[in-house]
Amino acid sequence: MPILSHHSFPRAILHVDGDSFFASCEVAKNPALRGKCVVTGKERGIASSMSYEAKARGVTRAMRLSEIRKLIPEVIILPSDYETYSLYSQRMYEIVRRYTEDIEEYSIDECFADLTGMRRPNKMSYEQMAMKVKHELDGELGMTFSVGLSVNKVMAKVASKWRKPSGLTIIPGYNMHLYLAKLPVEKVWGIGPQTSAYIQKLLGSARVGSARGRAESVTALEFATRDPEWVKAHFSKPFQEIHRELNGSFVYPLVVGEKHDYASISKTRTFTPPSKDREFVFAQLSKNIENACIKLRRHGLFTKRFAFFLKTQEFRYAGLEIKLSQAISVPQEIVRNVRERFAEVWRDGGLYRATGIVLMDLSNKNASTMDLFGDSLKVEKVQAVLSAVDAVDAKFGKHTVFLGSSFRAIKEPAHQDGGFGHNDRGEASERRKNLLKGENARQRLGLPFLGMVR
DNA sequence: TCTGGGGTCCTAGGACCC
DNA sequence: TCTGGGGTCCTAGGACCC
Repeated sequence: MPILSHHSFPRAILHVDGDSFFASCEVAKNPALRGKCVVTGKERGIASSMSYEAKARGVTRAMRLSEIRKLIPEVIILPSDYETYSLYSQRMYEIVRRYTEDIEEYSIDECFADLTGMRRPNKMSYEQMAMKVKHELDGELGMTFSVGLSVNKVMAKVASKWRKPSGLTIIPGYNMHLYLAKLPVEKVWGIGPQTSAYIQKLLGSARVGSARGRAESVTALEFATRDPEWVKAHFSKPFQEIHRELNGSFVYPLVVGEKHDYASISKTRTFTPPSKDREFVFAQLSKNIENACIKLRRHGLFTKRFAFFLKTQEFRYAGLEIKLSQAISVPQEIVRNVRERFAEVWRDGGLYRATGIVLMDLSNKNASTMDLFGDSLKVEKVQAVLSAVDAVDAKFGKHTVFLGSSFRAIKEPAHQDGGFGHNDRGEASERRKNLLKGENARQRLGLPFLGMVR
């Protein structure tokens, strides 16, 4: 008989989570900051991430920077630097990859790894792998990580969150109940405020008047130990799946490999101060469309349906959806469509704070393949120009060349934000390196792409 | 949580068809 | 004209995540 793995880890799933990741990257980048109260999010006016020193003195996520300055006069507040965070993120993945190829790059500061079957090749136990990963991450990146090891993704998340910062928590199958018994159900990954309130109503009410009192939160174990049929009767599919993972099943596979198959791509930007100026607001939207199309092209995708919206100062949304007969990736086409329908959304006298575009029905099929009437030549020409624009932007920075319709958003930025967002971490390092000098180049030669838009 | 940006998945319900 | 049942496709909106 072959020796079966002892059933404490039918699967061995690791979750790695950077502690206060953005602030920690800033400290790693500039060691003079170590031990100080560091907060990122300057461009937003609220805290995105804060060092544990700042946390200890009462700084919380989304706290206003003005409030933080009152609390800690010597605080160091920095704008987000996603390029740097991205580089640290890549280094994090690479270290974890030393132990398995089965890595899910879940977000800029988190990843999952499936260590199942790697004890022999790595010549060590799962516990040892978890310890070594953590040791190497902490030592080589100059910041701490919280690491969890368990039997599936939901439980690995429970483990990594168990002790922070710099925790290492291992939850074998036979110990799961000990942790879940101490965990409020709303702390479980995937159970948000709505669902936890609902669970509270279903399970918490049963013991109103009990010795434990009504303020007591339902635990993850109380939810986990309910009958699957009961869960099925009360909850939708995602929660039935979570329930199974809380019982030790492996339900959620790791999503390995680079992401190219987006269901949608969106770009939205808030500008301050808010504006009543129709041209300016339209230019903001045009710029978002350009940015969305840059991403679209980078992944070789085309869109057949998109929605644009304006957000008022009262946080109300007005927008509409446009469907095309052909899939496209050219920003001018989208801008033209949006321009035609913009009046339906715009209200004179309204005060707007943001615009946004969402590209949907993405595919890698080009419109020109469908074009029977000679327009394909034009399409090809436009695409050649866009490729050249992408090349120039790669060399000198984003928006070195831009649409005339975006002019006022780019040349009179009401509010300069911190560059590209969370999800652009997959950029080639070449492009990233060029970004810094690109900022200057844009000032020097920023050319509106006037000829391209009527 | 007085509110930034980018995503995913699921469900209910309507339209339409046989 | 009314009634029955079943299927697919699409969309809006909810809920959740980092």
